[in-house]
Amino acid sequence: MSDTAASSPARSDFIRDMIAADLADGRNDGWVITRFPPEPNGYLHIGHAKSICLNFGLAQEHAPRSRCHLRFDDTNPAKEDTEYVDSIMEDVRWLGFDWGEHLFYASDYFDKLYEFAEQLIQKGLAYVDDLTAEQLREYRGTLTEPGKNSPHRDRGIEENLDLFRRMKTGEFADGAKILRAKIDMAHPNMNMRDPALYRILRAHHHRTGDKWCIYPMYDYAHPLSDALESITHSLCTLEFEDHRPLYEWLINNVDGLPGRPYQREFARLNLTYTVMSKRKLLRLVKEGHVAGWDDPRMSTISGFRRRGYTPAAIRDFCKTIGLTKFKSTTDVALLEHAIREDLNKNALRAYAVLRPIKVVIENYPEGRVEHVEAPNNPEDESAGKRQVPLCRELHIEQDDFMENPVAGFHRLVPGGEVRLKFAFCIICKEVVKDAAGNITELRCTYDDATRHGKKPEGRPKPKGIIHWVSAQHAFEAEVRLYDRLFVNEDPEAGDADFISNLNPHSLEVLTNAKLEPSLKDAKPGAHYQFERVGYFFTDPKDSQPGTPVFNRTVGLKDSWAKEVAKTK
RNA sequence: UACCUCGUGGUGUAACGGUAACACAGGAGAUUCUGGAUCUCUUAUUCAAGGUUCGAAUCCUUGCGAGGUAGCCA
Repeated sequence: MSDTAASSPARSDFIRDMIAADLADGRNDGWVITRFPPEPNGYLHIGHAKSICLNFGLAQEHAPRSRCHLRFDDTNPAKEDTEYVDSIMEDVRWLGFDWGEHLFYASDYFDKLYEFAEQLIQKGLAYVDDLTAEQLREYRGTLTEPGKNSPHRDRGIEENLDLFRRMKTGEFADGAKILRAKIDMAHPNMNMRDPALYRILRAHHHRTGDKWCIYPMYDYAHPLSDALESITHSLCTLEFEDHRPLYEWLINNVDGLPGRPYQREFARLNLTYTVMSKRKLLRLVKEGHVAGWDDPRMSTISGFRRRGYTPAAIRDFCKTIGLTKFKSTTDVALLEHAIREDLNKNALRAYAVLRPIKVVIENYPEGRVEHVEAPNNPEDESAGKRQVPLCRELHIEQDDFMENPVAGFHRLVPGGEVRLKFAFCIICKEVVKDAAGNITELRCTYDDATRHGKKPEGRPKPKGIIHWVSAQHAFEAEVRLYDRLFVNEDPEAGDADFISNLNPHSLEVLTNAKLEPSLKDAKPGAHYQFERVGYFFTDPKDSQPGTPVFNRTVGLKDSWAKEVAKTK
């Protein structure tokens, strides 16, 4: 559960191979400079973690002649907000990465970007167009037909310059004119059909305020920002593949750039039972299907954090999934495996009975209290041991008792015996029910000779070992059982709205779980394994001193549940 | 029927002209004071057809399939 990303050996992939080849060719003076360029218009999700681990990971692998910049791609003030800037920085740091001094904003370059635009105009490579958005669409042509030139395409340089300056000074209405690159309206790649470079947009920018009323487009700002920061490898997702010729065009046609970046694309992460687009995540939040961006069911980094995932597990997962150009969907089981691996080694163990049944041990003296010793983590002796109180009345899990047991059930049954973990064995003598026939209590007896794992000669060793809490000492706490947010592997498949695939049981709140007393002091943000149940995280927002709230991170692997499911 | 990209077990990846492998998931067993963990074993793979080659997942050709692209979003 280390909080920093150690530079552990990364698997080779086509990006790393390419960088190795560049280095071997003596490119960039042996430097590797990458960037993570989020737009501050939403919270980061697990797919971004893949990109973060890649870009920052590459910098770590190539130290000391390397670095990774955090650059906010804030060229569309209409959608962006400082709330998102803050959350993004928090998430990147939490994942264990550090951009050091290299925090940038595309808006830092607005002045330079503007000068470059004038330069392109001077070279006859850009022009101001008066076409409306609708006309522009008509002139662009279609995927199979070429576009046609705008009537304004051949304006003189001086006229273009004058118009562009007047766009900047606010002389024209929003949308009245745009600056376009002059490339080729018949180009088979739509991105090369005189793409827009600048639009007029009167919106308050989170950093530049009202200084500008024209804003550069992503396609224009991104390559030039990369070049201005001397980025060597600009890594993005597959949907930008078709933009690469434009990226190259700009890098090749703008003079005075300090760097020569290359763009390369990789496949974005898809996860089963998950949606990953910011737009859809925003909708889940806005429509109240979840409690917020950091709802533990969300695929956001803040959601996973609040669920109890660790940075190490997410980094590990990112390493496992690799990097290719093939569009794939990763089984969420891989992610769950990563968090179980981490938490198994590092989470403290505790006893919690989620759905209690009362057990009375008839031959245990009333009023007597003893303490049994339990290791805090059997995987890590240095975690120490604790004393767990025990008395005549206990709670055990409803699932650990069956009045009419099915074949293969190893736990408590009428007349049968189980071991109370770290204590002794009990035999169920009587099942007490209320008028409605609900079980209210189990009357049992214990055998003192079975303490400390011992079994008396000639008696079969009980196969079942169950957890328990002392009724007198336990306290009640809220426990939130989170499950997958969607019922389908691919919530976006088919014609139906993805909202219709929401899992109605993705959250179950338990209010009378009985927890062992040591949990009363659980610190917000602490990880536990509730033995035989799952991994739980003390909710950092809703826990109060003395009244912790627990979120289920992930259940334990449960081969008995699998067995039961098979027979159904 | 434009352009670009991609096709390896159920899933994610590796193999860089030389025995198709790893992890997860699935199955069987051992072990265990967590039906957890651990350990062993196991099921299952190169889109297709041609070609080059002593030898092809890899190179070539053709076909098939999947995805992306027509914002003044990123």
